[in-house]
Parts: sequence; structure tokens; C-alpha cells
Amino acid sequence: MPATIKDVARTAAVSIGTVSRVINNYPDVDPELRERVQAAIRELNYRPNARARTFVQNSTPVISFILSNRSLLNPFHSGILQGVEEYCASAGYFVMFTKYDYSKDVRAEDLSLPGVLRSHGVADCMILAGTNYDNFVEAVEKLGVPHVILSNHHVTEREQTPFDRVGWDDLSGPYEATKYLITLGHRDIWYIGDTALPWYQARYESYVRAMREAGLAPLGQTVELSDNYYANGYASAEFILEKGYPVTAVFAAYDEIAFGAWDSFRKHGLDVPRDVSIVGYGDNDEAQFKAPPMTTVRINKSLVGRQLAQMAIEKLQQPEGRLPEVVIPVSLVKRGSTRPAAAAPIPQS
Amino acid sequence: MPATIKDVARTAAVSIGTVSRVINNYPDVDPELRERVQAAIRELNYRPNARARTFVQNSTPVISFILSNRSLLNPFHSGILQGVEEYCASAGYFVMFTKYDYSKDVRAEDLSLPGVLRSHGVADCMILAGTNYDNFVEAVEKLGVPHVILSNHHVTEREQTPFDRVGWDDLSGPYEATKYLITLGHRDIWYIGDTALPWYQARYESYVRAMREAGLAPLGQTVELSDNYYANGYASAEFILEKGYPVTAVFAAYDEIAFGAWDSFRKHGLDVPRDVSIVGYGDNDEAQFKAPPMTTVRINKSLVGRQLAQMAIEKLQQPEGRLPEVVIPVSLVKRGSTRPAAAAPIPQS
DNA sequence: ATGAAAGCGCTAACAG
DNA sequence: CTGTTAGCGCTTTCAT
Repeated sequence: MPATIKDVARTAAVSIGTVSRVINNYPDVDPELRERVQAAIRELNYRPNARARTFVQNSTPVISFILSNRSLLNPFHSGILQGVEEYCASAGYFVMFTKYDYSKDVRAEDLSLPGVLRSHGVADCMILAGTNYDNFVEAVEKLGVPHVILSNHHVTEREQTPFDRVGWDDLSGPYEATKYLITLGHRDIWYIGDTALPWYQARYESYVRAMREAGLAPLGQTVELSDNYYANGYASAEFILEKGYPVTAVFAAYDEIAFGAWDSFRKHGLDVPRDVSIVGYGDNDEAQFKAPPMTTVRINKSLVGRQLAQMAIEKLQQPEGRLPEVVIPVSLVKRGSTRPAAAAPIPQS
Repeated sequence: MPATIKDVARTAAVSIGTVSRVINNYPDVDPELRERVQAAIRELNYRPNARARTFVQNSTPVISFILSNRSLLNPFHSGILQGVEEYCASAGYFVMFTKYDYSKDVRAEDLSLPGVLRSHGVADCMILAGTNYDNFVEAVEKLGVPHVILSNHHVTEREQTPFDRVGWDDLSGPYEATKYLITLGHRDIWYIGDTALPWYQARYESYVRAMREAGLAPLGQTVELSDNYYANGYASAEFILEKGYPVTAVFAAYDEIAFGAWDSFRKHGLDVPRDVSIVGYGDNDEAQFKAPPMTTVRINKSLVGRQLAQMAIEKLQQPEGRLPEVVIPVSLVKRGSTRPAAAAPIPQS
């Protein structure tokens, strides 16, 4: 049975009010009493009861990170969670990790919500991460629970107000990457990636924009065998090579896709970057560890997480306030998997 | 301001005691009253206040997953966390994610503990995951906080009582893997991996045992440039090849190490599995996605996590009880990166 | 079967 | 500056 504030008060021969003031670092306490209280705390090995404290203050320093419909094994999501925890810990908050899988086709009121939403007071603000749909967001809104949304994977049909959302810039990365390849003299630049998923769609369109601006024809290739990025990238490259299409550069919509394509090229005796330049997307750890290290678009997942956490804590303190959307910039990291295109044969005139 | 139990009682014209009995599914409630209460709950959109409930019950349905000195980006750790969450959610518990970095050289009483341990009542049981040392474990013990330890990465100098610990079998996996390569006719089988870390040491010894039993000389190679597994595996293979040592098979102490070695072999024109067979360790998702898919030792991380969670919940309910250590078996997954050794040239007699 | 009331540990408001 | 006390929402015990 742990010591309570009463025990400390008795031992220090003061009132519980004084003990409370000492615990919470109130300024106006007689130094001698403060010392006596602190001695009693040490002696009794007293740790405040967080339950009682949060109960009387009617608020819990807990943020729930809800990962919807995605696996934490994906470094994207674990990276964001890690950023969330980092910020929360520094601000004195705790992070509750909840995985939540649901179908987008269930009506909001019929969703079987995660426990953290079935009672109130477990966590006072939610971070909706992973892939989310309108039905769940709507259910959370209806409950009146403060929340912040990871915007990139929020598949919505409603018009979004630019508030209480954090994401990274999914448009300029692919655009910059493609432009970089063009600058290097490449013309047969393929986009490899799924175009069915909305966020891949955005990446594709940015690629197309860069190609068009340079007067080049966009070349998209997607083989969607499974939700296995590597295999799809591999198969897409196989397809391009088997058809005999010219290819000197690839922008892959995700690092894992790039790795698959890379292995396919290698299998066909094509060297990266000698024969084909490759740019990935995401900058997971593996990218820098390839031989040669892979050029890719870096998304600062930790920063995305920290920003989500910061906004969540602000919302928790001011549930009615609306915080403007934050978009985290991305950056092209140039490494060894890209190089200038071989000079084109001079046309005979 | 959310509705409280009082509001429900007033609306249903019953006492708060009755409302409590309905909420908690007590059997002896008049069906008519129960119906009235439920109607009031719906009408007021009442959700019980978890804070008040846990306060009066003096226990919180929260387990803290403390990841020490490791990154959640490593699929090992995120896989375990995901298993923990899965079990906890099904049992009505919540998971608090805490990252905690510390030095093993600080005395237990001088450690700056994570917030979840500085007050009590935030979480009632801890899962100590990641890499842990005696000082932290001792500090947790001194606080009298119930806890369960992931045993594989617990670096200890104390004699361990086989209780309140969960781990996977780090001995039979490497042994089986090596024996399998021997069965395939390989003789020049290299172990690639760090031997400085204790758990890698165990894997190495098991490899050595299998080699010795077959009358073969163990061949260990470690290049430890950094904590980058891929690069170390790559460099280790480079070393073997540059020295011109014979090699027809490799057991790598971790999948990422295997990937690095694989790429080095490929660079040197050696095909897997035609020229070299490779066995990895861990069975991260990428292993099955290689071309060909990689033979590896599967560690069921989710099961490790679920087992940790189950024991944590038991400890939480019976803090004094001691639960026998659980060791999760591993299994060799045979895939395309291994094949029988080419027949040795028949010695001229 | 139901209502009334004590009390969980703490904070904060108030009185002195 | 310090002590006293109400009260947070709920469960549980004790009457009835």
C-alpha cells in the first residue's frame, strides 16, 4: 500500500494542503516546512497518485495515437509514433497506442469504436494516424472528442477545412525529383507506383506536371499484384524491360517500390546508376544503406509526429480552438543512385 | 460538459446506485428500471468517466510498454509492440508507449526515470522491452512496480530467476539453420554477424555447435563499422571475398545483415542461391519479398508481444505472483535463397 | 431490488 | 503563509 498525501502530512506534521503546495511547487511555502515535507516524501518513498490528481483536475495528460488500418511495421508509421512520443514526453504527456481497423463502408454510427473512445477520460485528445475515412472522423467529431488528423492518408469526400491537420508536402517532392532527373539529361523517365491510392495519385500528378513542363511524355507503370510494395516495383520494372521500352531513369512512389525495381534491373544486367538512375520516396533507413546509397525524397517522419503531438496538446488545452493546418516540407536527398544520362547519339544529318 | 452518473440518475428517476449497477451489468436490477436507465444513457449520450472509475477502484487498466535504448523503426520492436496492443485491446486494457534511453553505467538510484514511473497510477504494470540493463531493472524493482521483461535483450550480470520474463529461443534457431545448410551438403559455411552483443554471441555459439557436431571448422566474420546492419553485412562479405576464402553458404545473424552480404555477393557476380546459399534470422517482411525469397529463421514477434501482455495483465491482477518464464519457439522457413551445394569435384586417387 | 451515503487521494477555494 | 474543507464521479457497503 503506497503512502498517500495524508501519510506525508502526518510525518511532516503539516496539513495536506501544505504537502500539496510543496508537491506542485507553489512559491509561497515556508522554506523550513518545505524541507520537512520533502524529507517526509523521501522517507516514505511517496509518489503522488496520478489517478487522484487527474480525477480532481478533470483532465488526463494522455494523448491517444490511433493507427487506423495500417501496420506499425511500416517505418512510416512507427517513425511518426516515435516523434509523437518524443514531443509528448518532453511536455509531460503520455502516449497511448491504439490500433484500429475498420471498413470505410460502415456508417459512422455503426462503427465499433476502440476502447479509448468508448469511455471518456482515458485520453483527452486523439491523433488520427494511418489511413482514415470520413465515417470514423465523423464518429469522433460527433463524440466531441478533440482530435488532430494526419492529413496525407485521410481519404475524404468532404471538403476539408484547413484546420487541426498535419501532413507532409506530397506534391513538391515528386515534382522536384522528376525535375532533377530531367536536369540530369534523362528523357525516358518512368513513374512506378500505384495510382489507385489517392496519395499515390497526387505523386503521379506531380510527376506528370514536371514531365509536361519539360515537354516530355509521362510514362507511368503500375503492376499491382498485392500490397507488397517490393514485389510490385519488381514486377513493374520487369514489365517495362520485357516490352523493351526505353528507360534511363525511374521515379518510384515509395522506397520499397524502388528497391523492387532496382533488383529487377540488376537481374537484367542493368547497373544503377550506370544504366538506370533511380529516385525513391520516403527516405527510410534502408535507402542510405544501399550500395550505392539511393537518391530519395526525405520525409521527416519524426517532425510530422512532433507537430501532431504539439497540436494535440494545444487542442487538449483549448478544445474549442482551431489550429491552422501544418504542412511539413520534404527535401530531395541526392545520393549515388542517380547520375547524368549518357550523351544521346548525335543524329546523323 | 459531459453528462455524469447523476444526470443519468435524475433523468431516469432512479438513484445513482442503480445507474452504476446497470452500467456494470449487475444481474439483480428490475428490467423496467434497467430499460429506463439505458434510455437515459442514450438520451444524454452518457459515457462513463474512466478517471473517476479507476480512481475509486484504485487500479488503471493500462500497461506501459517501455522501449529502452532501441528504435521503434526496427520491425522487431514495433512487431512486439503491435502484439502487445493486440492482446491488451482484446482484454480491455490500454497500452502506453514510452521510449526510454539510459546508460547502463548510471547507478540505479541516479537514473532519471520516465514519467510513467515518477508518479504511480499512470500505468499499473510495465513491460520492459528493448535493451535493458540491471540498473534500470533494479530501479523498477525498488519502486515495487509490477513488471515483465523481454528476456532476449536483457543484459544482466545477476543470476536470473526464471520468472516474469518472456523471450524467444535464440539458441535452437541458429543451430537448426546451420544444420540445414550442412544437410544440403555445404561445408564452407560462414557465420556473419556481430559477436560483441550478447544475444549475437548466443547465436554464434549455436552456429559453432552445429558446425563442430558435423566435424566442420566454424568460420566467423564480423565487420562492425557501425550499427548499420546492412553495411556491416556487406563489408563482412566483401572481406571474405577479397581474401579469397571459400564460401558456399552463409548464416547471417540478422536479416538485414543477410541483405548486405547478398548485395556484396551479387556485386561480385555470385548468384544466390546458385553460387552461395544464404540464411537470415528474424523473418522481417522483406525476407519473403526478395527475389528469390530468403530462407530465414522466423521469430513470431507478435506472439512474443501477446505473451508479454498476457503476463503483464496477470501480474497486474496478482502483483505478488511469480509467473514462470516463457520461451517462444522459432522456426526455420525454407525458401529460395538456399539450395544443395554443387557436388564437390571427386578427388583423383 | 433499490436508495442513501461513505470514501477513494488530491486540488483549490477560503478563512484565518 | 498555513490549515480546513468541499467536492471531483464513481463504486461499494449498508440499510431498508
